[in-house]
Amino acid sequence: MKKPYYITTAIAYTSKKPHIGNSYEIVLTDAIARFKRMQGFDVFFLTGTDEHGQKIEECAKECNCSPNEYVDKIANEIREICDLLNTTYDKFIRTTDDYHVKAVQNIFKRLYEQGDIYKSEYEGMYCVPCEGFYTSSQLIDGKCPECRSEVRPTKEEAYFLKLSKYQKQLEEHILKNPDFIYPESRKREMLNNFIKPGLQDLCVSRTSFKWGVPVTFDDKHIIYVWVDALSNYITALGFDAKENSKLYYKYWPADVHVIGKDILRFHTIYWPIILMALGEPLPKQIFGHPWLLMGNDKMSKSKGNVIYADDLVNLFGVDAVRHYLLSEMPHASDGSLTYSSIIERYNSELANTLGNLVNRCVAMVNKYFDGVLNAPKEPKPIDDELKSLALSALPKIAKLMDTYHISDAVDEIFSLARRSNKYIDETTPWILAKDEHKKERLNTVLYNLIESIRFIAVLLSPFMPATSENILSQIGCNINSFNSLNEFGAMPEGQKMGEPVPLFSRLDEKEVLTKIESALGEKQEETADCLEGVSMIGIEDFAKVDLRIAEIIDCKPIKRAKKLLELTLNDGTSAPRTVVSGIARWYSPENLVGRKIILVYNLSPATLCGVVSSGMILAAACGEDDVRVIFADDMPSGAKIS
RNA sequence: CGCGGGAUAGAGCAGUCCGGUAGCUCGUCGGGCUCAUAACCCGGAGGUCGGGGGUUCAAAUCCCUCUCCCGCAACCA
Repeated sequence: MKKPYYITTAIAYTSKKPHIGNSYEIVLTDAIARFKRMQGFDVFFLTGTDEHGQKIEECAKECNCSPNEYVDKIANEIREICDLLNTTYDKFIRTTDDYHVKAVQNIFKRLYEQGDIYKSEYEGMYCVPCEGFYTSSQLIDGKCPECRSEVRPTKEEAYFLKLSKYQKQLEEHILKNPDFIYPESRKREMLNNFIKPGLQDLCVSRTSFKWGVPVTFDDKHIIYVWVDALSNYITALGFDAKENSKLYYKYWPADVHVIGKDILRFHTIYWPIILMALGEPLPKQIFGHPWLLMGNDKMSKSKGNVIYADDLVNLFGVDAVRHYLLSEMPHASDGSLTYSSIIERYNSELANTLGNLVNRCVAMVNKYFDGVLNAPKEPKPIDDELKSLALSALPKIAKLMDTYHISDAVDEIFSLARRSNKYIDETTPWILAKDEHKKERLNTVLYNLIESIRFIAVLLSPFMPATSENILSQIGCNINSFNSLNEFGAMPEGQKMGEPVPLFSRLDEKEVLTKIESALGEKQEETADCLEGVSMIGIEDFAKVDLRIAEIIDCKPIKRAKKLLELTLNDGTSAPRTVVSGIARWYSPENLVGRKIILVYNLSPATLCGVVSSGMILAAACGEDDVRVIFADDMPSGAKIS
């Protein structure tokens, strides 16, 4: 019987169309899933969409549609992208699916009944500036432990998950299972930043909005999106806290959850604790993969540097995109996407190294042997290096895949292609072809090459499945299992080659870049049109803001804060006022003291890095990385702006 | 001193655990070849392995120290 292997991606949030960085995850997971299948595992590959939450409720409102309509639309887009990228998920779960909703409700109910979730109210324990809730034991002198301001009784009730109860158990599990959090550096982040300082019970219900899974026994409340979302990994298999399906017993615990490094915390703390509370086994591994950046920046709409998978596929084709994502991403640090590097990789690896290799070899077999190869009867020592490299490729790749060194794994395949190109020069088939007595040797050389190409095709199939098939059809062979790579020579004799069709035609960098730029221009026009919809306010709203001139009389950096400066202001009243401002990157204290600025006089106080800030000063964002304070040096302190 | 990662050729990276000729891909320059997609193959140039100190016969690698970058946390009022 095949060994089960359960692998998941994070489910994609349906607030907006996912960009290429988001799509990287499913391609990565798909490559691993396909690889494991070929290794003989019984793989179950899960992906899907996370469709609840306040943000989605708001997005839907903006679009003038119901949350249901909205998530249907986005979930469809996401699924289309997954399909476009040729990913082989076995199930696509949506958190709005009936069975999931029901199962989440049952999970919540069970945890409540057994006391791991409890209902609480925060009377006298809510700190407005910190927006935090505290238990009475956490208060210092009856005041907020963070900012020492008065805490206020709050009537809002909510349900809490007892994280604290499982803290020790979780810490032990992480220490005992060194592979649980991968890569290693992430483990330290989690332990040092969250677990060791102590876990506070997690609020797992909301009443402030409606778009979520209702608590069955208390319908004012909906279940916190992360409890809802994380549960997908088991509900998809048919877990429902009462009677679990066969699928669940077969595949759970998951072998690996592949997720972005940004949500590691939810997967390594909340999720294990939920499972512990349910008495279910924990996933074997959480793999926090790095991010794909646009050049050096995070992709974001506001920066206008968002790239979508479908656009790239239109430009370069599915397998080129898959290849780029899988080979360009470093193992542990963030990757950087640029059009130039895509084109460079496309030309040098796909067109030149691989495409040309297949093309020239198939062409030679057609030319010299009418497309038909016989058994290789005249081996020479010079062949050995090629053969042994081919034979060692899969074991090396398997080892690299186990630790998610995907780009190194892919590179092994291209090494074999490079070695094959070299072999052609070493054996000079075109010279052999001129001598009728060397026909047998020529046949052997070409057989070795085609066999080597078959190795390449089989090895490529988890990463570039369509290309793999294309190559196999060109060499007229359908033997494509990993087992067939145990020996060099599985390629049958006497089979006819297909037509040599270039796998990837070389791209002209300038041409492609011009094409991209013109497409980009169109897009920017579109977004410019949309910007007209900035919401307007009336004069009465503006009048609520009290702006005044104030002089900076003292200024100092705040320890443990990189971005913040603590300003002491003379606002025209006798009492000095403290304001915290995030301008440390652009201004140093000595350049600010004595200058006058515009102060938002009536902003409610907030605590930043332990300092209470009463108001804010005005500054302009002049560019990507350029913030300038608005100075008003010749105005008297206290003057009101209207 | 919050936690962690990093600095190696023009670019992107490996090597660091376990000291012993500094390696790969791309680019660049020169040569070769003609089966092939201006491709392929070979060779050259290009490195004070971030700075300083130490241990050692020997340091990219071990120890100390400084500088700079990047994550996470905190946080941009």
